[in-house]
Amino acid sequence: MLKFEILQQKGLMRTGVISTPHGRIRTPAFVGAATRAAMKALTVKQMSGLGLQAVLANAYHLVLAPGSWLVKEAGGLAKFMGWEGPTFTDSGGFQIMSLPGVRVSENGAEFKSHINGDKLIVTPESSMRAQWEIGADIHMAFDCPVGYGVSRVGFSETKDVMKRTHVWAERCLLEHQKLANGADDYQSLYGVVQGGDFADLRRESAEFFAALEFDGYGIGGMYSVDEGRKLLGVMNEILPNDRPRHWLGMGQEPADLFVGVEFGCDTFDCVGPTRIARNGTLYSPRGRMNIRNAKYRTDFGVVDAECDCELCKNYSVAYLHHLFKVDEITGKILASIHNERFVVRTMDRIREAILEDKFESFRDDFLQRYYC
RNA sequence: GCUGGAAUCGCGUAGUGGCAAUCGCAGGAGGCUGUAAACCUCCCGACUUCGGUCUUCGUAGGUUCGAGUCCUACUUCCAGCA
Repeated sequence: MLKFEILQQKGLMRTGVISTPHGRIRTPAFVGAATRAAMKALTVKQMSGLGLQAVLANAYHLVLAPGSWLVKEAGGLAKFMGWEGPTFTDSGGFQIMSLPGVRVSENGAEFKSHINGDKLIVTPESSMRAQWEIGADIHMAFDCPVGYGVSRVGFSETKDVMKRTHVWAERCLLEHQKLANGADDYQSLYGVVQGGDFADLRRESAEFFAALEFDGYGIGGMYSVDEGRKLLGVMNEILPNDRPRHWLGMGQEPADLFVGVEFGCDTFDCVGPTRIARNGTLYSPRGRMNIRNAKYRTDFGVVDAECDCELCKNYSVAYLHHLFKVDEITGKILASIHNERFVVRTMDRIREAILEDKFESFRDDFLQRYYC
């Protein structure tokens, strides 16, 4: 079971330490997205070298391959992937709900595997069992987000879906406790708050979850920093202050991190930094740069003079540009290292700023320069 | 020298009488937020008030209402024979 210690708090914003059986996470923290038990293009040594404290895998993906039973046989997620540190698993609810043709009933979700078309059914109970086999330190309840990739749905439909998430959350908690009984009780469970973009529903969902004995909370179904500004505070005012909160899937934009922290989120995960890195976009203090642009062909400076990553300490912009133009895999690796380091270092600085009570000025300086 | 064949946007190609003309590569730009993403989208002859306008398929002629496509000559290249 995890422990959460708050070192300093101002309003909703806080800095602290989550202690898990596999290690500690100084918060706020960015968690690496290792969906299939691997961060794309990065080795575990590179991941820890750039300062990542924890990783998040996805139960849906691991059930499909190699099978949660196999991860269990391998000794659990951390051992399987050689990661010495805290681990999370996402339930797969988000992925399953966004598959074409998914049928959701009271019992669970019926859908076809995106890999081989096999007909599959996932229920709250089966997701809990899979996550226990995978054996991460922190599990997510099997939830039912709405509106992924499409416009939001109306109030009543959003409310129905939220209610379903609530029913499933109670079943997840029961199953989790059943699995914990008699087992080595080191695995924690987060409930996942829903409610679309309706403040009333977000409040209702937070109140529902606040009343249940989850070890922490995931904030689900949020798709932009603007929604974060509008809704994070609504939920986090209600959720128990002494438990950690994870903003699911957000952190591609530096603004996400500042908004999330300001409104009380402790951990974040996002595929964005590595994905855009592989696709040629690099973070810099002055905003994003597309390394493939012709203007970088003869730029012998570095991507980010303030960065201490392997890319910025050893290679020029022109060299990285070249690697991308000729499609060398090394370019994607170096870009991934840099972007992850950029996000991790930004979080490090946010933590420091909170401790030194100068978050606002650091935020304003950073965002002003980044988004000029 | 002879006999065939070929010349199309940077490169490689599609097109054998009916709208500047296919596709790939190269090139230019943009996107990506709980990863079906080392992926996707757009542009890529010139000009444009974005509706169009103009000039194009080795060069020069010709046939035709109409030619990248047919005919003639020339130029260059390729293959084979001398």
